[in-house]
Amino acid sequence: MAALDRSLISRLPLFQGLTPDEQSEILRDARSSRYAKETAIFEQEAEAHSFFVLIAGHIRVVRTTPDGQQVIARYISEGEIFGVAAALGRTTYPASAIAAVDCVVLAWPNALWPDLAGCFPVFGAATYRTVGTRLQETQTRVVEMSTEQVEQRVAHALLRLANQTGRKTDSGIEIDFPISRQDIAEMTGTTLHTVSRLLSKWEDNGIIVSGRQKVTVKDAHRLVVRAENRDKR
Amino acid sequence: MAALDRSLISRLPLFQGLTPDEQSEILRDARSSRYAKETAIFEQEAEAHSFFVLIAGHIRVVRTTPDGQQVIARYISEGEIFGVAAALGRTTYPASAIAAVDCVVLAWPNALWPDLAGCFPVFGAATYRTVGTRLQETQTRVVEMSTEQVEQRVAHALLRLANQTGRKTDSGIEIDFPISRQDIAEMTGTTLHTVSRLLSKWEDNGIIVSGRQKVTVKDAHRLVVRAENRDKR
DNA sequence: TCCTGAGTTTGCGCCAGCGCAAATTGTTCC
DNA sequence: GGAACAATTTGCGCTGGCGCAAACTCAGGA
Repeated sequence: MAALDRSLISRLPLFQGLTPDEQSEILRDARSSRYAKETAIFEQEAEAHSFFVLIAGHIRVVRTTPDGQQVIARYISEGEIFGVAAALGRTTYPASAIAAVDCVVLAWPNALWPDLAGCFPVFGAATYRTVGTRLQETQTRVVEMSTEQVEQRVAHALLRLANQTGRKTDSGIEIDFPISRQDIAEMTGTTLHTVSRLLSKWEDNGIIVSGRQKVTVKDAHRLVVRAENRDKR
Repeated sequence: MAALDRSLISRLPLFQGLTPDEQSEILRDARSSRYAKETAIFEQEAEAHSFFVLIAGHIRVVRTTPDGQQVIARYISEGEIFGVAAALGRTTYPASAIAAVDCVVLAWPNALWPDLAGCFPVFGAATYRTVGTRLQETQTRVVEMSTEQVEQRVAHALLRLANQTGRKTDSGIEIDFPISRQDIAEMTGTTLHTVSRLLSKWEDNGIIVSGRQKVTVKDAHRLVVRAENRDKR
């Protein structure tokens, strides 16, 4: 197996604060893999063996209920760490990770976590900062689900996607991976029918353009109005 | 200021795995405070200066939306660590912590976190395990809010409270701090009216007994049936 | 090119649960 | 003991959004 190149990670925020040598040392223990679109990097409830960093692509983190309903916990973008069960003392993954498009992923065996976090405290701290952010985001989502109407929640979800993974095009900000009405419904606790109706309405109003597994936000400003349920003249 | 006695923490899971000497050493940096019922230990958005362990009482962690609506993120029970913004690299508290009854709390300045976690890895690991559990619980709540009806969510919330903070009495499991219909509504994303109706119905069915700021679960088994929305003969 | 299947749109009817309002009950503090 | 307040209960009407069903549209493969 050829050694992995440091350039893979040197630009990622997670590894900032490490010297080039340290970056190379961390990489020595990593294994690189490709995952085809719609395949699983790991499955909910499975024994956690590794933690991961996404090098290229987009990943959907999904929780499935006992009766088979799915809820999308979050999307992972390039450069993010995920599957960090080890760092939090869990032995199984609480959700599944599915490649939303073809992906390249680095993996480290969980057994190395104590060493890595011990030898490179900056790396450990960055990871825990990420965990903190996610906890807070998840709580924000609970608050939204508790206090907002469906239209507001869907608007918020689109704005978040546009900010985190949006790609600027001449006609607006396009979400740069395939996302269906069903996916958006599973992010916001509603049905694909309701999402479809909302998107149709917004398209009529010129706020978005959308197609099959594709959404482009044309007027983020007016989408914010929907998200905050303000006066919609 | 008198030194704090090691017996305060020696029985807590969080400090298991530390020698008596280490426990005393950690305690040397702690400050003990009392908080009267309904007073704040810290406020949402405030600069995070300390992290805490609850020695006695019950604490409500609350998030308030810009327009003043409140959502209860969780309850903290005796022995739990909370306000761990420092460990997650945040500089402000993402929610307020309110004493649900008179409380005794230990506080450590945030500045000590790196030292403590470094010198006592067992303690750091236990904390991150707690964070992991909370992240998972919060995600479970998102799933519940997305997929369950109000009756199921309220039943789940009561069962969780009964398990975590229930006190066995001759008539059932009593939640051992004052909790209003409004509180339960803020935990489950509904209104106090709906909660009141549900509790009335369950009381008619002999599943619970409830009074002003008080709920006693008499038949947890039948409450599980409500939580899972199974056949309610 | 046509076929097939997945993704999407839209109409229609219904109902869980909210909002409002008023009555009632229990607690606390003079 | 009683006044004042906080918490709870309950009735009533309405509606946001779901469930079902059917039609439609697009992309990719044979």
